[in-house]
Amino acid sequence: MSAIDAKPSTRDRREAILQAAVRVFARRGFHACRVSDIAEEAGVGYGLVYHYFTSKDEVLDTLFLERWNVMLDAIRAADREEIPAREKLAAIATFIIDSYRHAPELMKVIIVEVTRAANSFGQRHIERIREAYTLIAQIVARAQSDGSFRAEIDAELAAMVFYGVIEQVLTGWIFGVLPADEAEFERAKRLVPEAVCRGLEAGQPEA
Amino acid sequence: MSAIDAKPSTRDRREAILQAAVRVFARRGFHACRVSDIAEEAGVGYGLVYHYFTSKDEVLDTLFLERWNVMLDAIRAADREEIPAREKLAAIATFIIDSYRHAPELMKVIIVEVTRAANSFGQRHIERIREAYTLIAQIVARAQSDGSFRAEIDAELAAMVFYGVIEQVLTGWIFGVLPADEAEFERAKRLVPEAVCRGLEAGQPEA
Amino acid sequence: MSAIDAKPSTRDRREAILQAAVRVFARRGFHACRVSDIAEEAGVGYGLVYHYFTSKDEVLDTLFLERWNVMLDAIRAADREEIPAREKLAAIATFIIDSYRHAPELMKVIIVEVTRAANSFGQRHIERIREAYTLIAQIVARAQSDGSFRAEIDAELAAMVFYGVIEQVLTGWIFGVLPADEAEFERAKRLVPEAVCRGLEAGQPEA
Amino acid sequence: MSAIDAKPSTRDRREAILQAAVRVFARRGFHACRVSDIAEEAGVGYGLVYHYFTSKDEVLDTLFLERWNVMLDAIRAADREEIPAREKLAAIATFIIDSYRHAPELMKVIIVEVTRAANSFGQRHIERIREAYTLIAQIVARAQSDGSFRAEIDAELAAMVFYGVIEQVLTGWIFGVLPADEAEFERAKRLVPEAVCRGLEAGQPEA
DNA sequence: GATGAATGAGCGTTCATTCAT
DNA sequence: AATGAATGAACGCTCATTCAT
Repeated sequence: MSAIDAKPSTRDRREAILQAAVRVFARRGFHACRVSDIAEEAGVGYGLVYHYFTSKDEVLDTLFLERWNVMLDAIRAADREEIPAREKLAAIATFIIDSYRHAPELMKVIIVEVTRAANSFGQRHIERIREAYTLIAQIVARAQSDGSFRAEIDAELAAMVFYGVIEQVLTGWIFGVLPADEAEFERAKRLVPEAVCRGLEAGQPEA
Repeated sequence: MSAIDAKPSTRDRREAILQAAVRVFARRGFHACRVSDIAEEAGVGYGLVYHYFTSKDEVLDTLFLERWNVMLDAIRAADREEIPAREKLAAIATFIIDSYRHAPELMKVIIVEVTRAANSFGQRHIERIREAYTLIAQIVARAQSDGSFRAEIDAELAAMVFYGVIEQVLTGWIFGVLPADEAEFERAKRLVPEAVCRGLEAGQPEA
Repeated sequence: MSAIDAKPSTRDRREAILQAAVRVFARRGFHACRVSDIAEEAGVGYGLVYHYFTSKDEVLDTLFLERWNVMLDAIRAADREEIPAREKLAAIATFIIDSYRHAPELMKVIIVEVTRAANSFGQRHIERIREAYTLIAQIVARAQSDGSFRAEIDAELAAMVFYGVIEQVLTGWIFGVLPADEAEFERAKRLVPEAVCRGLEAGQPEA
Repeated sequence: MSAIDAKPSTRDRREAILQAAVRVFARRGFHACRVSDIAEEAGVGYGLVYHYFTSKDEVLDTLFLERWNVMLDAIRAADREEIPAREKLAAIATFIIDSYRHAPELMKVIIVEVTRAANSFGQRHIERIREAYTLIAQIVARAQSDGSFRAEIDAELAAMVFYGVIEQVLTGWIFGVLPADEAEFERAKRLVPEAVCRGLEAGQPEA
């Protein structure tokens, strides 16, 4: 049996459903699509969705958690590097922006349906989401301790500033409010952390 | 008939429904509450909601548009002042934060149910929302022209940075991720525009 | 507007749904019929069923409880009479058999879908059902105290004997196992309590 | 291969599924349990259930029919004995009560899910169930012919009386309405047929 | 024999909206 | 203006059954 006409394995089918869900959720939104839309996109009967997941909600939960955990790992990895806080934040921004470059639909779903959906899935995953804020705040706090960031802006507030900027820029790309191409992604990777860090770093006299 | 037991006027009833909607939307979210919840909160029969509004959607639309237009006016007013861009942005931040101080439930509804609900009402009001971005971008663009802001960061991107920070901080207050009290509001009014502007202004050498 | 073409009142509609439910439940069984079958039988939209009842279950609950309470009252009334236990039991048997004569479909539903449906509604209403057993047992117990019934057969067991016979006879009529006509009803009213009481009464030597 | 780790034979597997079905049907009811619950209880894959049975229904049918035929045989055997009708009925009562003593779960399933489930399996097996009534009625009819039972109570009705009492008492035990222990079982074996027969036998003057 | 992935019919329920009063 | 009875589209989910391996 060649690779071409190989029957899909169980793992494939589950994955196919997840990928189909990404496309459908991105296209029409979580609430506006039916379970059967996901199944149809995946080319399977809708009962199979319930074979692999307990509910429509769990499909989105799975999508979010898998990706979010990767991001949390990336933040932790950046923090472990022996580099200045500015570079750590730049690495995080780069990771997130690259995530969007490589999987824009998945990132759209995560941001639109979870992270910014504060009354539904955002509420459900609030702890996981806060973990990201906290990790970023820790980077800021340590930079404040060593004097590279000024202490005036609370580390938690600073984390929200940093994360808020990134998410808003991604949202801008997602909805066509900002131009989105490779050059813009590269510019943003450089300028966003740079601008935010200028606001947070010590040394410059306050206007 | 005294003012006390006066029959409510038409205007009163409509307003009562809107205010009730703010409370129930803030409490349970737009999708999770029924038209009858709004009516009950307002103390009227639910059929009356359809006397004043064509649909449940229109109630939220009304809430959003009324408030958003006030904000657009405030941004335009700030822009008309003969003050540096930094002060214009500070005035805008102050306006938005004060709006939250005075009407946290309404601001929660606008942010959570419209501005960040990119797949539903955010989509519907995208033009109106962009107007705010554009007005802010114009302030930045003019500051770039007169040399007070550096040109490297695109004005549209800068507007997203500024707005993204404000919205994220408000979201932090709304969901208890950031401490919310008068002192924090005052600190944010000062620090947020200051930090953002340091990132945008000319003069500091890049680290 | 004449009585003929009068619009049905709210009370009528609710009652119409209940009566329709009796017919549909009796004909096809509770589980085998859909809510829309009830509505169709009642000539209303199925949404209206949910206007008056919280669920399909509640429709059956209502049917059962209304009728069962009437029966409990009848048992209590019989017990209050200053008559021998045998006559009290005869009065109860008469009441139940007459209930079947006058509303066979309702009695079928109550027996088949509740009283004998021990794993579903019977379980749910077990307390109410036991109340009937207990009331009957009290009649027996008092007859045992005054010596008219022999004490050897436990009053609770005796109540089950009495009730079991009645329900089985009704079930026989319901499913055509026993011939069901006016004459049979009258015979049963006389013979069933008579036979049961002979078994319970004192005085006859044991074979 | 020792007896301990012997591969289960086909016959074993089928039997294991039947026994597992008895337990889960008794525990949760036929409708509330899934085919996979039976399989899990039996420790086999649920596909195997369909290897031995054509449907979930057939599992219950099998359970019922196997046991019911044993009971019909017992009734016929009792009838063949050269003993008075009262003793025949006592033998039948003893057989049924002993069946419950030895296999309470199976008897619960047969009574709750078939015999009393008049709208589903009871309907399907009505002929088989009637056979029991008929055999009992024949015993009564013959006793009426020889004068030991009075003719006033129709033999079919008398059969329903007898069977109804037994089933109700078993139901009482099954659902905890009546105390169930060895002593009670013995008392019931003696008292139930005795009480019923006193009601049916000739000789006593009517009160 | 044995497994469990795959299917889809079927149904209860919610709730926005209409409209007669 | 005001009410709430009435409607029905829409959808998530369960689970018996099939069948390829």
